[in-house]
Amino acid sequence: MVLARLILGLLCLAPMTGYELKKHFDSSINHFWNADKAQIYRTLAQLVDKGYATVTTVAQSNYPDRQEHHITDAGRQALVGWLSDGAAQGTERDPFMGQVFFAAELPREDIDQLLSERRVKTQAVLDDYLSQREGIDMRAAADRRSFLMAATLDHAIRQQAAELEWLDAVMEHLP
Amino acid sequence: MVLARLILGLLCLAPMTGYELKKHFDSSINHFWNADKAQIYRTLAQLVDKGYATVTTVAQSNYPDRQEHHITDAGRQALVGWLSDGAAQGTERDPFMGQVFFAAELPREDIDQLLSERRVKTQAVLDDYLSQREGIDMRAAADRRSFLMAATLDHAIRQQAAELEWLDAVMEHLP
DNA sequence: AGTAAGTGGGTGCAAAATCAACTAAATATG
DNA sequence: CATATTTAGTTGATTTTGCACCCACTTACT
Repeated sequence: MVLARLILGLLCLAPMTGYELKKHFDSSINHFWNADKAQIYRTLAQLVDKGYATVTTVAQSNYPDRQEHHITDAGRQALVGWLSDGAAQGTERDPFMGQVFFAAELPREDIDQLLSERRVKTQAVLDDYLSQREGIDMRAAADRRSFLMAATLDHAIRQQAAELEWLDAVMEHLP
Repeated sequence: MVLARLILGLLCLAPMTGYELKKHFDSSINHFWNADKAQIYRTLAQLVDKGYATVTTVAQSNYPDRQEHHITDAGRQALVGWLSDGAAQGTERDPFMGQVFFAAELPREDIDQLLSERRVKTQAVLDDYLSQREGIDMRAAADRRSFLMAATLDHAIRQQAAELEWLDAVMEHLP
């Protein structure tokens, strides 16, 4: 149900097609959520028949018709309701930590490899986030909306950086 | 399918019942994964009919019979296979970041409340992790297995600590 | 001219995860 | 004495997610 709220949030910024929503998920939302195309279209349909959004078909000259989804007042209310609702702090799930937890079953060199591979990937993710942040840095402090959006990216950056430090510590002290 | 591997990992440490597995998930695994009771029992059944585990019914005097699950060689192989497999770095999902991302829809005081409530919860989670770590600290450096298990807890601690810092920064600079 | 990539929208299916209840006996707590 | 909690496991229904396809048309690349 988080996905439904996130979509409402995006529709709150501007009316959009499922296709555009997917692009937003892949570009600006990817540091804290990801969503499958099919899931997006299905959730959109649900939002419409719950009355949280409406659809308008907009014809285009060259490209396919846009099924433009607009948030309704009920949708806006649902969004605000979710936003102020203390969200149960669901346990973060990290498959990689599962691997580390049981990695003692592996020979030493495989453990080292597991960790250093992860380090490379984490660094790559961090670099990606850092380059994303470059495009917004200046104007971020300006209005509250941009500030908060940028803040979530900063969070992701801090998390990745903390993981790098942790990886280095583990690799150094592993008996 | 991460759950299946995690269960295999635990069965690799000792034969166990579904009930005991659930307790392990709630106590020592909770900082990076959580699992529903029903899901554990169903996954156990799958493991058995894939040949990754076997069941032995052990009668007890006062309590219900134990369905003790033992890992097989095939199971151990499957576990090791997963452990050394570079696991696709699935995007971490964090509903709270979704709330922050769209929090500008809320009045200022509600945003402050959202953040400070989160701060309290994060601090509580951190304290829980810190107290968990106290029980293992000394012997952790000893063998590799304990070290790695403790390391995942350290990771969670670092993540929570980083989040606290981030929350403070956001609360301080929010326009 | 042919092939890829982009725009836009879907369907079908299976696995994974969640919620809620239900059984049943023992032991601990008030 | 009554009520919770612990031990142990199970069932059903529903949701969420992921993967793999499919359509049709347009623009860009080579």
